[in-house]
Amino acid sequence: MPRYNPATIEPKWQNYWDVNKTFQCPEMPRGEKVYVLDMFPYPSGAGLHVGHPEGYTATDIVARFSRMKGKTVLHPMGYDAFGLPAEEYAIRTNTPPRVSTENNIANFTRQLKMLGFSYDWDRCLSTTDVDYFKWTQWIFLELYDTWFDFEQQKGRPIAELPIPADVQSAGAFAVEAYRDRHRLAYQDEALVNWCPGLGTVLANEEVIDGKSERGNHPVQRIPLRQWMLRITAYGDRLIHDLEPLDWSPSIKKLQSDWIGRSTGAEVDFPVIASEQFSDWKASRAKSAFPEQQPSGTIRVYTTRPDTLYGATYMVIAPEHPLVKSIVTSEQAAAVKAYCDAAAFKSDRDRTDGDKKKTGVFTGAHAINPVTGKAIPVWIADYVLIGYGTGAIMAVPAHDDRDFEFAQAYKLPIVCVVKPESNSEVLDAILAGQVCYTGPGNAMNSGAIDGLDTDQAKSSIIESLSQQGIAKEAVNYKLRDWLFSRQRFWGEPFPILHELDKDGNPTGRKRAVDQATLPVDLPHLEDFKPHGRPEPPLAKADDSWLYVTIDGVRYRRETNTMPQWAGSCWYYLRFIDPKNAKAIVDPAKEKAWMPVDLYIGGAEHAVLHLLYARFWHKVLYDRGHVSQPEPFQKLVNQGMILGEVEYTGYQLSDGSWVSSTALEKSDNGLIDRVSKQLVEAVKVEESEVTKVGDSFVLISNEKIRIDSRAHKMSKARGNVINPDSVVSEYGADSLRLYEMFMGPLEATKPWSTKGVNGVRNFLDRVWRLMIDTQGDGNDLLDCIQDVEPTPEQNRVLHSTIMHVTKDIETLGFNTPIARMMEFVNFFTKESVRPKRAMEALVLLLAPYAPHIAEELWQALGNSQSLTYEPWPTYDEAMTRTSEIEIPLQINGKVRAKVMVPSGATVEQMEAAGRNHEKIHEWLEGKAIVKAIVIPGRMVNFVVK
RNA sequence: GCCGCUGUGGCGAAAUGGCAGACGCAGCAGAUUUAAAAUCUGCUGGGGCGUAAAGUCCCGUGUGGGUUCGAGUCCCACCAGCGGUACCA
Repeated sequence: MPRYNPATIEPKWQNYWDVNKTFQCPEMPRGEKVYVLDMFPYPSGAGLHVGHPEGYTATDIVARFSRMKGKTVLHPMGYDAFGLPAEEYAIRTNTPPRVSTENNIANFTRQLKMLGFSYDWDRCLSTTDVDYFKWTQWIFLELYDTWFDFEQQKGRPIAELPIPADVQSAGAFAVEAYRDRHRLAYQDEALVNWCPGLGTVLANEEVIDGKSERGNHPVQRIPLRQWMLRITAYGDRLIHDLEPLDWSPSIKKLQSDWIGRSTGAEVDFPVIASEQFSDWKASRAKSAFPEQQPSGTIRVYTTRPDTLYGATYMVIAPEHPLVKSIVTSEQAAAVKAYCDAAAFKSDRDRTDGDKKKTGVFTGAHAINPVTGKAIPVWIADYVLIGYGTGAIMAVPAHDDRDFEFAQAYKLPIVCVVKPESNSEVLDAILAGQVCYTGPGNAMNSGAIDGLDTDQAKSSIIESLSQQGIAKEAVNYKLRDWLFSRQRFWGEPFPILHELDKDGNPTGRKRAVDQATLPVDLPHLEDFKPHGRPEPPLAKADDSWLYVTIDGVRYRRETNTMPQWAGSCWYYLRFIDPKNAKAIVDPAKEKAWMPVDLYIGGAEHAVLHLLYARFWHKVLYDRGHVSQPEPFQKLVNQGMILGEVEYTGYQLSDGSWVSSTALEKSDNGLIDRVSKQLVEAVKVEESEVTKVGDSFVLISNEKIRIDSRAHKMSKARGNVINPDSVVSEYGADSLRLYEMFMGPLEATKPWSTKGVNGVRNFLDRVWRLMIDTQGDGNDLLDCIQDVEPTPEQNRVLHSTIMHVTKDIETLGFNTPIARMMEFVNFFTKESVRPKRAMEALVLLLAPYAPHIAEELWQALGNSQSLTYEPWPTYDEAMTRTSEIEIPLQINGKVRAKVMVPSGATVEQMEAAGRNHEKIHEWLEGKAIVKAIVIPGRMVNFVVK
């Protein structure tokens, strides 16, 4: 009677685990610890996606496996619940964000529990918990209280910041301002990505192609006073400390490229008349290179100081502060028109279209400090205000962009680097007709002529540094992190702005006393953005907004933190989630950190991981954590695509067009020949066949059909809902299938038939042991308490061996195949030793815990198998007494022969030479050499 | 353009430089059944020779080269698909 029925088994065991707190993790590890972490989800209204359980199952397998290996396992789960979508949803449905967020969290929790993950739910947290964001605010105050000492390469308390004498003598206000300029959390007037559609500013990372990542709204650049975090100060360490981490090289490279460290020089070009140049040079020679760019000079950043002699013009960004002061009256109108147009363009518009470079002449000239020649200063939007100094020396002969611009505006091109090799276009390069960006030897370059590129760089930096004209410099593509948002649903900043008697800000700030944290969100009737860059918290009651301390009145900071804030440190809080005195108890932190395995989607490869590493380093510098890096091993799971779809293309009259005969047009795909629009039509698998490398219609093999799995999306209608998979096949089948699909890191298409296949396997496991004719979970009579036969032992031990080794290397798909082989084998055995059955159940438990617990119970055990020792194997048992080895001639298999498994090289070679078929093949030939790989094969090299 | 990843049967895939295609899906055949479902058993890369079976040979891991006794695996060049990125001086 009882067939395998996950619908009853699964809730039963989930309840058992809950009631018995089976997965409760002790405060401190006992023996070896393992911290296995998932990237916690954003609890959207749509619920869990099938992509989520992929990583979660992988970590769950590791967690369960580790428990059975006797390790203490920390395996927590929580929610990254602040952020835009919750707020958008709240506005749309007119529910307070906290209410909708809590509903979503409840639904996510239900779904996660339904999948049987072995989380310690007592440690569950949400970034929106007041008790949690209290500590997020606390960490912000640490950032606010820290400056970066570049000499020591370390964040230090602001109180230790040396104050220069001139600042000191300017008074307390100046000292305060000086400190504010050096804090890791500082306010700055910055050009920000203002998104009117969302009513907030966004970080550079949240803007994709000039549109907001969330919602795809257009983004403009406007100047606004904002909170920034000085992540660039940690740029070198963020690159350097990547090296020892157990992350994939590609993720490391991605992070390193994102930080984008480059070295070169800053060089000053004076904007003066040629006659004044020698005076300028003389005055510079007396003093060092000025810290701040002096007025009347354009400071550029270049990675190729060796090409300085080839700088034939300059370009400054349209937003550059010098634009106003250097432009000549004749050019004023043209410059204004150009800059205005650039300001209103989003980045998207600037780079869109034909990408032709545009610019305008300022009328001004600067002096090339090495040639003494006057060169024109242009304005062009291909120079970005946010990188380097916002100004460049243009070396058209050796930079593609400058070359293109110089050609467009007929500016001079002078070759100053001779390529190392004699290429065909050498003459054209020397003549300035072709751009060459590679290394070579300096030419037309005065004192550095003949030096190779590296020597030329250091030589010119050295000489110009002595003359006070240049200095070595480092730059990062990474910008400081824009940290404030004009939205309601985020952590409030624990900062107060001092007001004078008239209620106007004095410019002084005060950190909220740590003892009075958290600063909770005020209740707002209306939390909608209003299309102006003013935060909704400004609409809070005065009782929230204004604070008086020691007789001084303050107004609260009304910006909120971005969604990333909460996810920057949650892995620390899981270690000690209820601690009321500190973010985490230092002894526990030391015992549990670092995270031993961190699994999540590759979309967080740069942002989340970079931000979290940055915060962690600040906490490390300030003595709150014991190690500089939080995530020892990182694995990115691949994307799960929808089911494979076949798509054909039809003209309006219904006739088919081959998918190879199409081209793109503005209105969509068209037939290349007739130029008519085609319509994409879904074709059933049964109507398609494969010919050669491509799929075609069965009815007309000339018509090629596209075969492709697409990203799951509501619009395409190919989203798989975990709830329905669980109700149809069970959670164990879903878990098993997600692992069986292929390697964790690969992108792979969903297949409902595949789910059915693993469900079939679980049915077979069930029938291997359970009498489905009986009333209860009775074992079959063939399950007997007997010693396995040698052959059974071989299967048993080799299954244990392979499953164990593969899980240890995070190969989750192949152990399933091994267990299938085990089941296929024992299904044919008329006597099935109980010991072997028990071992299988334990091996299966990390993958399919519910059925495993049920079978474990049926095998006569009363306790959960969670802490049962992992089965062990004896490698000697996995071997047969005789093995079949291939006999090759010149690398081709010509025969096979049985040899004893321990056969020596000599025995194997003899077995090969004596083989009848080998004799036939050797007729008339001589063996030059015999290659024997013990236990593997024999190869004869013959002539 | 640049960077990264991936190319193996009808499909998902497996393979410390050593018998390519384990395992699963789909398909085919058989057993069971009044019948079907379910289940169990077997076959299943392509092509020759062979009536067939047994057997046997050739080809085959995107393409072209290379290293090696031996290459899906290592090296070079290229092609295709997917993902990321976009004037970072």
